[in-house]
Amino acid sequence: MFSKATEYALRATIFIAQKGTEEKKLSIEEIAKAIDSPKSFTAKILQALTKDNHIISSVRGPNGGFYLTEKSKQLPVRIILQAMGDEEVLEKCVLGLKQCSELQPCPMHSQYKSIRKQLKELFVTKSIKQFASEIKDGVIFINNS
Amino acid sequence: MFSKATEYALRATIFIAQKGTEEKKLSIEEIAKAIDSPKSFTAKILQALTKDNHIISSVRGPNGGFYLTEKSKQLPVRIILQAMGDEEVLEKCVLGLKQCSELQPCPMHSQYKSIRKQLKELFVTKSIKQFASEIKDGVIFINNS
DNA sequence: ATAAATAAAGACAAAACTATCTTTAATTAT
DNA sequence: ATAATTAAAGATAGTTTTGTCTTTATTTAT
Ligand code: FES
Ligand code: FES
Repeated sequence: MFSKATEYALRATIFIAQKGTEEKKLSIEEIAKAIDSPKSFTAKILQALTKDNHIISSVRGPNGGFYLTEKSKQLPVRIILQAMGDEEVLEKCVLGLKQCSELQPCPMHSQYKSIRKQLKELFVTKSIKQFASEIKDGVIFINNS
Repeated sequence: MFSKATEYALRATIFIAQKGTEEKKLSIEEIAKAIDSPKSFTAKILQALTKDNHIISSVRGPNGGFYLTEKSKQLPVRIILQAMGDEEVLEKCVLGLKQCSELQPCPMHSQYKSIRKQLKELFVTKSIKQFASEIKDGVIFINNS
Protein backbone atom coordinates (compact mmCIF):
# COMPACT_ATOMS: atom_id res chain seq x y z
CA MET A 1 0.00 0.00 0.00
CA PHE A 2 2.61 2.50 1.12
CA SER A 3 6.39 2.68 0.81
CA LYS A 4 8.56 1.75 3.77
CA ALA A 5 9.40 5.43 4.16
CA THR A 6 5.72 6.34 4.43
CA GLU A 7 5.04 3.54 6.90
CA TYR A 8 7.85 4.82 9.12
CA ALA A 9 6.59 8.38 8.70
CA LEU A 10 3.10 7.41 9.82
CA ARG A 11 4.29 5.34 12.76
CA ALA A 12 6.81 7.95 13.87
CA THR A 13 4.42 10.86 13.62
CA ILE A 14 1.67 9.10 15.52
CA PHE A 15 4.16 8.02 18.16
CA ILE A 16 5.64 11.49 18.55
CA ALA A 17 2.15 12.97 18.76
CA GLN A 18 1.36 10.63 21.61
CA LYS A 19 4.59 10.68 23.61
CA GLY A 20 6.34 13.93 22.81
CA THR A 21 5.70 17.39 24.21
CA GLU A 22 7.56 20.66 23.84
CA GLU A 23 8.87 20.12 27.36
CA LYS A 24 9.87 16.53 26.83
CA LYS A 25 11.01 16.05 23.28
CA LEU A 26 11.83 12.68 21.80
CA SER A 27 15.22 11.83 20.33
CA ILE A 28 15.60 10.03 17.03
CA GLU A 29 17.12 7.22 19.06
CA GLU A 30 13.99 6.75 21.16
CA ILE A 31 11.65 7.10 18.23
CA ALA A 32 13.38 4.57 16.00
CA LYS A 33 13.52 2.11 18.86
CA ALA A 34 9.85 2.60 19.72
CA ILE A 35 8.55 2.12 16.21
CA ASP A 36 11.15 -0.48 15.24
CA SER A 37 12.64 1.34 12.26
CA PRO A 38 16.18 1.94 10.96
CA LYS A 39 17.52 4.95 12.84
CA SER A 40 19.32 6.90 10.11
CA PHE A 41 16.63 6.29 7.58
CA THR A 42 14.01 7.47 10.04
CA ALA A 43 16.11 10.55 10.77
CA LYS A 44 15.99 11.48 7.09
CA ILE A 45 12.24 11.08 7.03
CA LEU A 46 11.65 13.19 10.13
CA GLN A 47 13.98 15.78 8.69
CA ALA A 48 11.73 16.06 5.66
CA LEU A 49 8.55 16.26 7.73
CA THR A 50 10.21 18.97 9.79
CA LYS A 51 11.89 21.07 7.16
CA ASP A 52 9.59 21.16 4.19
CA ASN A 53 6.27 20.62 5.79
CA HIS A 54 6.39 21.79 9.38
CA ILE A 55 4.30 18.82 10.40
CA ILE A 56 6.84 17.91 13.04
CA SER A 57 8.79 20.40 15.18
CA SER A 58 12.40 19.84 16.18
CA VAL A 59 15.13 21.41 18.30
CA ARG A 60 18.85 20.59 18.19
CA GLY A 61 21.24 20.28 21.09
CA PRO A 62 20.94 18.80 24.57
CA ASN A 63 17.36 17.98 25.49
CA GLY A 64 16.53 18.55 21.88
CA GLY A 65 14.38 16.25 19.82
CA PHE A 66 11.00 16.05 18.12
CA TYR A 67 7.46 16.93 19.12
CA LEU A 68 4.19 18.01 17.55
CA THR A 69 2.38 21.24 18.16
CA GLU A 70 -1.29 21.06 19.04
CA LYS A 71 -2.06 22.49 15.62
CA SER A 72 -0.07 19.76 13.89
CA LYS A 73 -1.80 17.07 15.89
CA GLN A 74 -5.09 18.21 14.48
CA LEU A 75 -4.02 17.78 10.87
CA PRO A 76 -5.53 14.85 8.95
CA VAL A 77 -3.19 11.87 8.59
CA ARG A 78 -3.37 12.46 4.89
CA ILE A 79 -0.93 15.33 5.40
CA ILE A 80 1.77 12.75 6.05
CA LEU A 81 1.06 10.92 2.82
CA GLN A 82 1.14 14.24 1.03
CA ALA A 83 4.48 15.19 2.58
CA MET A 84 5.92 11.81 1.64
CA GLY A 85 4.62 12.06 -1.92
CA ASP A 86 2.72 8.84 -1.41
CA GLU A 87 -0.95 9.75 -1.58
CA GLU A 88 -1.39 8.48 -5.13
CA VAL A 89 -3.17 5.38 -3.86
CA LEU A 90 -6.06 7.52 -2.64
CA GLU A 91 -6.84 8.63 -6.18
CA LYS A 92 -5.29 6.21 -8.60
CA CYS A 93 -6.80 3.53 -10.83
CA VAL A 94 -6.29 0.09 -9.29
CA LEU A 95 -5.04 -1.22 -12.65
CA GLY A 96 -2.68 1.71 -13.13
CA LEU A 97 -4.52 3.50 -15.94
CA LYS A 98 -3.27 7.04 -16.38
CA GLN A 99 -6.51 8.43 -15.10
CA CYS A 100 -9.46 7.00 -13.27
CA SER A 101 -12.78 8.34 -14.45
CA GLU A 102 -16.39 7.36 -14.92
CA LEU A 103 -16.00 8.21 -18.59
CA GLN A 104 -13.16 5.74 -19.17
CA PRO A 105 -13.49 3.23 -16.36
CA CYS A 106 -11.26 0.16 -16.19
CA PRO A 107 -12.84 -3.27 -15.70
CA MET A 108 -12.46 -3.08 -11.92
CA HIS A 109 -13.51 0.54 -11.51
CA SER A 110 -17.14 0.09 -10.53
CA GLN A 111 -16.27 -2.42 -7.82
CA TYR A 112 -13.12 -0.72 -6.61
CA LYS A 113 -14.18 2.90 -6.31
CA SER A 114 -16.13 2.52 -3.08
CA ILE A 115 -13.19 0.83 -1.38
CA ARG A 116 -10.83 3.59 -2.42
CA LYS A 117 -13.35 6.17 -1.28
CA GLN A 118 -13.43 4.66 2.20
CA LEU A 119 -9.66 4.60 2.30
CA LYS A 120 -9.47 8.25 1.35
CA GLU A 121 -12.16 9.08 3.88
CA LEU A 122 -10.09 7.44 6.59
CA PHE A 123 -7.02 9.52 5.84
CA VAL A 124 -8.90 12.75 5.25
CA THR A 125 -11.33 12.78 8.15
CA LYS A 126 -9.16 11.34 10.92
CA SER A 127 -6.49 13.47 12.52
CA ILE A 128 -3.03 12.47 13.70
CA LYS A 129 -4.27 13.13 17.23
CA GLN A 130 -7.13 10.68 16.90
CA PHE A 131 -4.80 7.82 16.08
CA ALA A 132 -2.29 8.92 18.70
CA SER A 133 -4.99 8.76 21.34
CA GLU A 134 -5.84 5.22 20.27
CA ILE A 135 -2.50 4.24 21.73
CA LYS A 136 -3.34 5.91 25.02
CA ASP A 137 -6.88 4.60 25.30
CA GLY A 138 -6.52 0.89 24.89
CA VAL A 139 -3.96 -1.73 24.35
CA ILE A 140 -2.65 -0.51 21.06
CA PHE A 141 0.80 -1.05 19.63
CA ILE A 142 3.06 0.92 17.36
CA ASN A 143 5.52 -1.91 16.85
CA ASN A 144 5.58 -5.65 17.22
CA SER A 145 9.17 -6.52 16.56
CA MET B 1 -1.25 -0.27 -4.26
CA PHE B 2 0.45 -2.66 -6.66
CA SER B 3 3.78 -2.65 -8.50
CA LYS B 4 3.92 -1.70 -12.17
CA ALA B 5 4.56 -5.34 -12.97
CA THR B 6 1.39 -6.41 -11.17
CA GLU B 7 -0.65 -3.69 -12.84
CA TYR B 8 0.54 -4.89 -16.24
CA ALA B 9 -0.14 -8.48 -15.23
CA LEU B 10 -3.71 -7.68 -14.24
CA ARG B 11 -4.42 -5.62 -17.34
CA ALA B 12 -2.81 -8.13 -19.67
CA THR B 13 -4.56 -11.14 -18.18
CA ILE B 14 -7.97 -9.50 -18.23
CA PHE B 15 -7.38 -8.37 -21.80
CA ILE B 16 -6.23 -11.79 -22.98
CA ALA B 17 -9.19 -13.40 -21.25
CA GLN B 18 -11.51 -11.13 -23.16
CA LYS B 19 -9.91 -11.08 -26.62
CA GLY B 20 -7.89 -14.25 -26.95
CA THR B 21 -9.07 -17.76 -27.78
CA GLU B 22 -7.18 -20.95 -28.51
CA GLU B 23 -8.04 -20.41 -32.18
CA LYS B 24 -7.05 -16.78 -32.25
CA LYS B 25 -4.17 -16.21 -29.92
CA LEU B 26 -2.80 -12.79 -29.09
CA SER B 27 0.81 -11.80 -29.72
CA ILE B 28 2.86 -9.94 -27.14
CA GLU B 29 2.91 -7.09 -29.66
CA GLU B 30 -0.88 -6.79 -29.69
CA ILE B 31 -1.22 -7.18 -25.96
CA ALA B 32 1.36 -4.55 -25.04
CA LYS B 33 -0.18 -2.12 -27.47
CA ALA B 34 -3.71 -2.78 -26.19
CA ILE B 35 -2.89 -2.29 -22.54
CA ASP B 36 -0.27 0.42 -23.12
CA SER B 37 2.68 -1.29 -21.49
CA PRO B 38 6.37 -1.74 -22.36
CA LYS B 39 6.57 -4.74 -24.69
CA SER B 40 9.64 -6.58 -23.40
CA PHE B 41 8.75 -6.05 -19.78
CA THR B 42 5.25 -7.33 -20.44
CA ALA B 43 6.74 -10.34 -22.21
CA LYS B 44 8.69 -11.22 -19.08
CA ILE B 45 5.58 -10.94 -16.97
CA LEU B 46 3.47 -13.12 -19.25
CA GLN B 47 6.32 -15.61 -19.35
CA ALA B 48 6.11 -15.91 -15.58
CA LEU B 49 2.34 -16.26 -15.56
CA THR B 50 2.70 -18.94 -18.21
CA LYS B 51 5.61 -20.94 -16.95
CA ASP B 52 5.34 -21.07 -13.20
CA ASN B 53 1.69 -20.68 -12.71
CA HIS B 54 -0.14 -21.88 -15.80
CA ILE B 55 -2.57 -19.04 -15.48
CA ILE B 56 -1.93 -18.07 -19.08
CA SER B 57 -1.38 -20.51 -21.94
CA SER B 58 1.04 -19.83 -24.77
CA VAL B 59 2.21 -21.34 -28.04
CA ARG B 60 5.33 -20.41 -30.00
CA GLY B 61 5.71 -20.03 -33.73
CA PRO B 62 3.50 -18.61 -36.46
CA ASN B 63 -0.03 -17.94 -35.26
CA GLY B 64 1.30 -18.49 -31.80
CA GLY B 65 0.55 -16.23 -28.87
CA PHE B 66 -1.34 -16.13 -25.61
CA TYR B 67 -4.80 -17.14 -24.49
CA LEU B 68 -6.63 -18.33 -21.39
CA THR B 69 -8.35 -21.65 -20.94
CA GLU B 70 -11.91 -21.62 -19.68
CA LYS B 71 -10.62 -23.03 -16.42
CA SER B 72 -8.11 -20.21 -16.03
CA LYS B 73 -10.75 -17.61 -16.73
CA GLN B 74 -12.69 -18.85 -13.75
CA LEU B 75 -9.83 -18.32 -11.32
CA PRO B 76 -10.15 -15.44 -8.87
CA VAL B 77 -8.11 -12.36 -9.81
CA ARG B 78 -6.22 -12.89 -6.62
CA ILE B 79 -4.35 -15.66 -8.40
CA ILE B 80 -2.55 -13.00 -10.41
CA LEU B 81 -1.44 -11.15 -7.30
CA GLN B 82 -0.25 -14.44 -5.89
CA ALA B 83 1.73 -15.29 -9.02
CA MET B 84 3.30 -11.83 -8.99
CA GLY B 85 4.18 -12.07 -5.31
CA ASP B 86 2.17 -8.95 -4.67
CA GLU B 87 -0.76 -10.00 -2.53
CA GLU B 88 0.73 -8.69 0.71
CA VAL B 89 -1.58 -5.68 0.66
CA LEU B 90 -4.58 -7.97 1.18
CA GLU B 91 -3.26 -9.08 4.56
CA LYS B 92 -0.75 -6.57 5.77
CA CYS B 93 -0.91 -3.93 8.50
CA VAL B 94 -1.47 -0.50 6.97
CA LEU B 95 1.36 0.88 9.13
CA GLY B 96 3.71 -1.93 8.18
CA LEU B 97 3.80 -3.78 11.50
CA LYS B 98 5.22 -7.26 11.14
CA GLN B 99 1.88 -8.78 11.84
CA CYS B 100 -1.66 -7.50 11.95
CA SER B 101 -3.75 -8.95 14.72
CA GLU B 102 -6.54 -8.12 17.10
CA LEU B 103 -4.17 -8.92 19.94
CA GLN B 104 -1.56 -6.34 18.93
CA PRO B 105 -3.47 -3.87 16.79
CA CYS B 106 -1.84 -0.71 15.46
CA PRO B 107 -3.57 2.64 15.98
CA MET B 108 -5.30 2.43 12.60
CA HIS B 109 -6.26 -1.22 12.78
CA SER B 110 -9.85 -0.93 13.95
CA GLN B 111 -10.70 1.58 11.25
CA TYR B 112 -8.67 0.00 8.48
CA LYS B 113 -9.58 -3.66 8.76
CA SER B 114 -12.98 -3.40 7.13
CA ILE B 115 -11.50 -1.61 4.12
CA ARG B 116 -8.85 -4.25 3.68
CA LYS B 117 -11.48 -6.95 4.04
CA GLN B 118 -13.50 -5.49 1.20
CA LEU B 119 -10.39 -5.27 -0.94
CA LYS B 120 -9.56 -8.89 -0.29
CA GLU B 121 -13.17 -9.86 -0.95
CA LEU B 122 -12.98 -8.18 -4.34
CA PHE B 123 -9.90 -10.12 -5.39
CA VAL B 124 -11.03 -13.42 -3.91
CA THR B 125 -14.64 -13.59 -5.01
CA LYS B 126 -14.41 -12.09 -8.49
CA SER B 127 -12.96 -14.14 -11.32
CA ILE B 128 -10.77 -13.02 -14.19
CA LYS B 129 -13.70 -13.77 -16.46
CA GLN B 130 -16.01 -11.44 -14.60
CA PHE B 131 -13.72 -8.48 -15.15
CA ALA B 132 -13.02 -9.53 -18.73
CA SER B 133 -16.73 -9.52 -19.46
CA GLU B 134 -16.99 -6.00 -18.08
CA ILE B 135 -15.06 -4.92 -21.13
CA LYS B 136 -17.50 -6.66 -23.42
CA ASP B 137 -20.65 -5.50 -21.69
CA GLY B 138 -20.26 -1.78 -21.47
CA VAL B 139 -17.95 0.97 -22.45
CA ILE B 140 -14.98 -0.15 -20.43
CA PHE B 141 -11.34 0.54 -21.12
CA ILE B 142 -8.12 -1.31 -20.47
CA ASN B 143 -5.91 1.61 -21.40
CA ASN B 144 -6.20 5.37 -21.71
CA SER B 145 -2.88 6.38 -23.13
C1' DA C 1 34.37 29.93 26.61
C1' DT C 2 34.19 25.02 26.36
C1' DA C 3 32.38 20.60 26.06
C1' DA C 4 28.54 17.70 25.29
C1' DA C 5 24.33 16.51 23.06
C1' DT C 6 21.48 16.50 19.47
C1' DA C 7 19.35 17.24 14.78
C1' DA C 8 20.68 18.60 9.85
C1' DA C 9 23.07 17.77 5.79
C1' DG C 10 25.54 15.24 2.55
C1' DA C 11 27.99 11.34 0.55
C1' DC C 12 27.69 6.80 -0.37
C1' DA C 13 26.10 1.88 -1.05
C1' DA C 14 23.08 -2.05 -1.47
C1' DA C 15 18.88 -3.89 -3.06
C1' DA C 16 14.68 -3.89 -5.64
C1' DC C 17 12.13 -2.49 -9.52
C1' DT C 18 11.53 -1.29 -14.27
C1' DA C 19 12.95 -1.72 -18.74
C1' DT C 20 15.56 -3.05 -23.09
C1' DC C 21 18.14 -5.85 -26.18
C1' DT C 22 20.00 -10.15 -28.02
C1' DT C 23 20.04 -14.95 -28.64
C1' DT C 24 17.69 -19.36 -28.57
C1' DA C 25 13.98 -22.66 -29.11
C1' DA C 26 9.66 -24.12 -30.92
C1' DT C 27 6.13 -24.20 -34.36
C1' DT C 28 4.06 -23.49 -38.73
C1' DA C 29 3.72 -22.75 -43.65
C1' DT C 30 5.83 -23.32 -47.94
C1' DA D 1 13.94 -29.37 -45.66
C1' DT D 2 13.79 -24.42 -45.33
C1' DA D 3 12.32 -20.08 -44.07
C1' DA D 4 9.40 -17.32 -41.34
C1' DT D 5 7.18 -16.35 -37.07
C1' DT D 6 6.61 -16.25 -32.51
C1' DA D 7 7.50 -16.95 -27.39
C1' DA D 8 11.36 -18.27 -24.03
C1' DA D 9 15.55 -17.31 -21.98
C1' DG D 10 19.32 -14.62 -20.65
C1' DA D 11 22.26 -10.58 -20.26
C1' DT D 12 22.45 -5.98 -19.18
C1' DA D 13 21.36 -1.28 -17.73
C1' DG D 14 18.86 2.63 -15.66
C1' DT D 15 16.12 4.27 -11.90
C1' DT D 16 14.10 4.28 -7.45
C1' DT D 17 13.94 2.81 -2.83
C1' DT D 18 16.04 1.67 1.31
C1' DG D 19 19.61 2.09 4.24
C1' DT D 20 24.28 3.58 6.52
C1' DC D 21 27.97 6.51 7.72
C1' DT D 22 30.42 10.89 8.32
C1' DT D 23 30.61 15.68 8.92
C1' DT D 24 28.45 20.01 10.19
C1' DA D 25 25.52 23.20 12.69
C1' DT D 26 22.92 24.38 16.71
C1' DT D 27 21.73 24.41 21.42
C1' DT D 28 22.42 23.67 26.24
C1' DA D 29 24.94 22.98 30.49
C1' DT D 30 29.06 23.69 32.92
S1 FES E 1 -10.45 3.52 -13.88
FE1 FES E 1 -9.56 1.91 -12.78
S2 FES E 1 -10.26 2.32 -10.79
FE2 FES E 1 -11.22 3.89 -11.91
S1 FES F 1 -2.28 -4.04 13.05
FE1 FES F 1 -2.21 -2.42 11.67
S2 FES F 1 -3.88 -2.86 10.39
FE2 FES F 1 -3.99 -4.46 11.82
